[in-house]
Amino acid sequence: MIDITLPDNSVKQYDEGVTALKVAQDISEGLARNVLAAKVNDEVWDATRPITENASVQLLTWNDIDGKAAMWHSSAHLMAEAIEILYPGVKFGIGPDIENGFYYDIDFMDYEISEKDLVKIEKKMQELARQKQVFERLDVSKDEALAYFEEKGDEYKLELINELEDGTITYYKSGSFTDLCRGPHIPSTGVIKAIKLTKVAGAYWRGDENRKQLTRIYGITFPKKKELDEYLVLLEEAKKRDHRLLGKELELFTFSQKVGQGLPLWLPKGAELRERLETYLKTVQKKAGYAPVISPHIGNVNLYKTSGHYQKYGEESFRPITTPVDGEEFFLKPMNCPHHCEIFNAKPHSYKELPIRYAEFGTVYRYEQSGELHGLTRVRGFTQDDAHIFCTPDQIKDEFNGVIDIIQQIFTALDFKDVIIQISLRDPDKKEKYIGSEENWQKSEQAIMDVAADRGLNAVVEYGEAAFYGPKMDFIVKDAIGRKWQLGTIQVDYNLPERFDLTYIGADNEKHRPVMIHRAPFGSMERFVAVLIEHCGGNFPLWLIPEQAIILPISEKYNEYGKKVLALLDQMGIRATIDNRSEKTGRKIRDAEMKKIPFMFVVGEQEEIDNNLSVRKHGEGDLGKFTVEEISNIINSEVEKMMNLK
RNA sequence: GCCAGCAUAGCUCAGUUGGUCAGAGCAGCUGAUUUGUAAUCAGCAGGCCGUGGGUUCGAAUCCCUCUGCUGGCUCCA
Repeated sequence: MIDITLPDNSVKQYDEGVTALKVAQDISEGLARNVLAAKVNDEVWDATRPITENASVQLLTWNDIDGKAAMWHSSAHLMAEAIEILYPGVKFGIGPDIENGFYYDIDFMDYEISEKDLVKIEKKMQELARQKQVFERLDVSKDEALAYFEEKGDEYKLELINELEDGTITYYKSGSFTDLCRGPHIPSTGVIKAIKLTKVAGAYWRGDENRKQLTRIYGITFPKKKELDEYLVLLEEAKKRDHRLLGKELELFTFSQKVGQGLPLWLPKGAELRERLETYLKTVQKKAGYAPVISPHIGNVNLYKTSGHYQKYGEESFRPITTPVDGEEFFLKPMNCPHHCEIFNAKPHSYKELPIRYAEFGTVYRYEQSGELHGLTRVRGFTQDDAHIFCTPDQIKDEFNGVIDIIQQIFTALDFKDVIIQISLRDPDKKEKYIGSEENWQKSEQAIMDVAADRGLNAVVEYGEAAFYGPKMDFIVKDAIGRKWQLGTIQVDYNLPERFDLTYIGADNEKHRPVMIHRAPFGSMERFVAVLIEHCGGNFPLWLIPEQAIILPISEKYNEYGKKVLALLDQMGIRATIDNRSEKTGRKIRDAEMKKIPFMFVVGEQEEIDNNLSVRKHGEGDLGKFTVEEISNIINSEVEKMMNLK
């Protein structure tokens, strides 16, 4: 007999070889039906794997991440089985579960696969799932495994097996499909009720560009049809918020084949919105002691040789710009830091001046592979809300605090409530990889950790993720529908001060090396605006939105009064337009609602006589009558409150 | 860059096996209407069917090139 301890600390006695599934059955049949896997002594196991010693057992269902993982991994096997039946002779790479579903990389040999084939595969999967195939776990020796896949002619599996140690190799068998797999799996395919194969894509074998490209099929499965439907609704919602669609609809930005891919063109409304963001940040930064600087869009090749970027990026960047004079070579600037270093070098500095903070909305150009480009989130020309802080090692902590103040203020003003922070430090085992002195690294890493602790930040520490030149802190926001986006960043740099020989004179009258901090609260204006659009679904905060209000005259008779109101609103600093088309009020309201304009001012005979407006709020409806001054003050105070500038 | 797919009017899309197939809705323009909280009516105008080439008596439709767009290419049996 062995003891099985359940999460509530109750202990039950069973014969040796009992399975988690049996334990579940003893609790209730309903639970047993829903068990996908089990955590046995903190290791995820098949619910059907015999337990041979005293153990703690936690039953995993669809509500557990590990339960979902087992389900999706099993779904990958199910898909492979279906594909092997439909396309005999194909070879399999790997088929793991992922954050949202699963995929399998497959070498389809001579078969041509496109999305049209997915339906066929889905049907076959459904058919196999209904057979309630049981997943069987088998221990095999390395030789056996090699022989099996040798015969099958699957060189991908052979490669994987060769990297494994004998004695640790297991097969999983379900229906006609046997796969090299460490598991765990669900008890049977019967729990897979809803299947959706989502896309076909190419993926290099083991992510290596130099190796063969396999066909990757993505899919997701659910234990209930209803859950699949909900998932599809969420995808639809994400589609509606796509910044590329909304950017077009709201006339914010566009792209042109003639101008070139990855080079966004900002339309008037988008440019105004962006300008408002920039002005806001400039105001905040000015208060925080930043000095504006401006640098050109190109730099001599020697600048980048000094900075080290030439050696690193020279080959995979835009080609150099040459001049009529021999030997002159320029590069489009891929970052602003080298320019800012030279600004620092323009004159000697005393320790009394530090920290020095140079800020610039600097437009940079980077050659991204064409397939990497995506709307405004991945472009070839973009503007960073960049700044570089030059300070002493002892000032790092204060400077981090100052930057975090700015970032939090911005996120609040833009209604990003859910922020995760990632702190990237050195890999403690490979300290030789990093440039800069041990003392300085310790100081900066400690400073960052202290800041996070002092402020009670929701931070995750990643060792080994630091850049070779310094540790960093990244800000990741969750948007309105739960997607994560990396935005702002703060990075310590021990490299460029060295390369540019940056110095300041200390109290001891000796030269010292300053520390450089790169920081960008938005990241880039392009990416930030994209994330903002998707976050608010185009319903921008009142202080940012291009059109705050629209005047809707009941008929052409009241256009004159409307224009008068427009002039008054303008004086009050409200961004408004007028819809003086010969349309019915219902039509004008509908159009304004669709354009997501926050305030609609209906004016007709009554309003003209009383010298006021009927106010309608977007998504809410009629608010009643207000004078121009009253409503302007309401809007302006709302704006002021949101911007939180003191 | 690579794999898969896509490219028809400003936008969203129809166009069956190559032969009155160049269309619709919205937007735009003109006119009528003078409108009270989510679509008034009528008319007009809009496109070398992404580019270049090929097959054919004949190509938006079939083949190739290029350009651009979409999804994917770090989730490790």
